[in-house]
Amino acid sequence: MSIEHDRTPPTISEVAEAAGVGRATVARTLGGYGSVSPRTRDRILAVARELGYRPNSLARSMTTGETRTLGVVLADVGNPFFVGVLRGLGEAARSAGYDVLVLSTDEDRNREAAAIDVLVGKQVDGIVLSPAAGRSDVVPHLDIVAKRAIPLVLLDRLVDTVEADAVVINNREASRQAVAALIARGHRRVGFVWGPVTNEPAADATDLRRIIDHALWSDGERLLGYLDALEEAGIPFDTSLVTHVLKHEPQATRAVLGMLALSDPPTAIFATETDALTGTLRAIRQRGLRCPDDISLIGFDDSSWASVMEPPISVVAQPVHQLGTLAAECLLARIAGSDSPASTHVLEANLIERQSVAEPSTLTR
Amino acid sequence: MSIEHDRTPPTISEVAEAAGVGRATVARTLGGYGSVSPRTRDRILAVARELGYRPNSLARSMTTGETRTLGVVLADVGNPFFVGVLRGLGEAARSAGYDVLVLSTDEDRNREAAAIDVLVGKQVDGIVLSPAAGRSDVVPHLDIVAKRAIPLVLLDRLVDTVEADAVVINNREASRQAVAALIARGHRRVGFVWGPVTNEPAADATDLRRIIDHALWSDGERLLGYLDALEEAGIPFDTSLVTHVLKHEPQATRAVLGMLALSDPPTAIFATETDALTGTLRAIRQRGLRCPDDISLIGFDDSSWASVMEPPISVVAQPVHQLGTLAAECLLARIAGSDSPASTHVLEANLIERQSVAEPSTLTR
DNA sequence: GAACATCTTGATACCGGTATCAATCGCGAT
DNA sequence: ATCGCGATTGATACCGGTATCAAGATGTTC
Repeated sequence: MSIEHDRTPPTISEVAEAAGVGRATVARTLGGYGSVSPRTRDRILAVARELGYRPNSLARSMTTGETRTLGVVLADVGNPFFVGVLRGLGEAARSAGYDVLVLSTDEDRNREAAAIDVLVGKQVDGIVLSPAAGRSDVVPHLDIVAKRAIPLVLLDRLVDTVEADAVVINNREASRQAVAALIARGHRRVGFVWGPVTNEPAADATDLRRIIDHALWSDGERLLGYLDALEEAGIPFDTSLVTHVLKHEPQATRAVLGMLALSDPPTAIFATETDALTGTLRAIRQRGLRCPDDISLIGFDDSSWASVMEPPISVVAQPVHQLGTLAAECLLARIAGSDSPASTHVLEANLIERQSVAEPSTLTR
Repeated sequence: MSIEHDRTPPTISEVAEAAGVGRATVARTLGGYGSVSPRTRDRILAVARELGYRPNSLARSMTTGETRTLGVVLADVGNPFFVGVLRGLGEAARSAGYDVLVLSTDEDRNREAAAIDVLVGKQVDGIVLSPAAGRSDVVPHLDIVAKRAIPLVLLDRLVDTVEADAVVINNREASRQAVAALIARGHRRVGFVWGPVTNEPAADATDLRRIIDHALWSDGERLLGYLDALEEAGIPFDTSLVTHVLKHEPQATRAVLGMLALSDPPTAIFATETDALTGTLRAIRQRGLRCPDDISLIGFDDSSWASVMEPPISVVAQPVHQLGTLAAECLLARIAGSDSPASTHVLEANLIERQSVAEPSTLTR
């Protein structure tokens, strides 16, 4: 007996006919609503199984108006941070009976707009978005989301012009703590890898404000936290210790190499992202420096490899899983009809101190 | 003017009415098919824009029967390998005008079955699957896919009982090469971290066959490659040098710790997955061993951090991106109607030699 | 000016479900 | 036997698009 290739899958009507009952009865049985006598129910079930009936969720969504699907637009699926968030989000969604439709923008606005378009077209019940937009940017492609009152949760990044629930990390405080930890060990020249991206670095501290306004919220906050720590310690801000280039690993290496070539180089570096950390490590290695003897280091986002490095690297660990579940719960609550005013949930990150931080060596000063 | 919350989005009918034309004319204009006079076309476009019309892809798919969506079922979204594949796959799909719907099973058969169910229900045009099944297992939840003749491409893992296109790595050869490289340096005791998972390790080499049959194809192949290399060199197989436990990092550490405690411990280790590598590194570190002086190491899957480790770690690099694009192309060809017999595409992996391999130290022998 | 080809248009069936509602059935009470 | 009531059932409209096809408008040719 060869496999039966049946290009036209059985529908409710066919099941109904085969079972000798009306369509509505089959729908009630298979859909599990209304009431059906046990006898016919069993017969229908048997016929349905035999025919290999599967519900067509498109058709169902068509009439019910709900797809039981959450749209998730991530800035970068390649980033372990977002992958971690996605896991948490997926778990929470699944246990609530929702599917998740994930799209990645790679930080590209056009792709973000396209992604929103797809999700709206597919009639998702709600959207989680980590926007590729500066904190004070306007995001026109979200107008349609607002207009249709599609529940929306901002993830990891705030945008002033968008009124929606949000789930973020207290980046400023996390950053401040990390830098303060470095300063507490005696460092006064702390490099900061990944400031807000810009073509022309800030001339001075006040000029930073302008840059921060147009940068990703998270980047801006981390830089502000850095400034907070400097200010607390009375250390003047030095533009040349902050990178403002494109965020790819090689650029981090280049930037750190530049810092290390300064006449008054940093004795410690705070790398605020995974790529920044590996890029920084590469630069340190290229210069033949030893961590933490020659230079101290703190990274962002914990990972298995960071803890098995030699030395194990101190990092700011974000509660990625919780961020994801919280975003899902938040969105599901909206979908369920909650109409409380938009609120922002702030989670705290956690500095994990390992062995990549030491006192600055007197030699390199 | 406050934002208009319009819970009932404009439909083609509404646009038609507002523009004073028939529905079909609007459909033709917006759908970009058939012919419409320029004048009415412009009017309709203007009205549609003003009303904020967006096509409902569900409704469209309903009649056309195609969703322009590819379903992807991954064994583990947390694994960088699959993330890399996904990127390639997504790019290829997008450039062909397809969306991608990703689900992760975390190697759980039930979740895999559920995932397939979701994709079939959502009427995806084709499915890419990295099955959580042993090479000789039967996978009943794929019956429906076969029956409906939904194009299917197996990713990274073959299953004997499933007749479908497949895109995989030549794991056996990649593994053989890596182990041979170790042997060429003089190692005769090579630890293998992540053999096929089983409760009771193989008693002898022939018993392995049974285990391999029920394990993931890729795991089995890698083990076979290991055996190939041993045989080439005339080195007898030693069960105690192969781990067969659950694949979580802590288990790798435990297993390697066990190997190192052997009276005749390995002088080199081949870690066939990212988690296996970090777990192994942790064990090495715990024992206070130095790599490559005390023990040599080769990992699987390249990553930025592996190359900035001290020492930089040699790895077998898989062409992840290409694997993804190839899977997509393969699937899209089927969707386009290709009816050539199912074929398996085999890609070669590439051993990247860095500095984690050296001659075995005479001390540890 | 008539005949004919072509372009444009709208009415309508359909996709596969769900929801509503009225009709029918079964059964106990009067 | 009649009635009432809840349980069961089926007919049908509907969701928002697409596809088909016939009708009407326009234009071309002789």
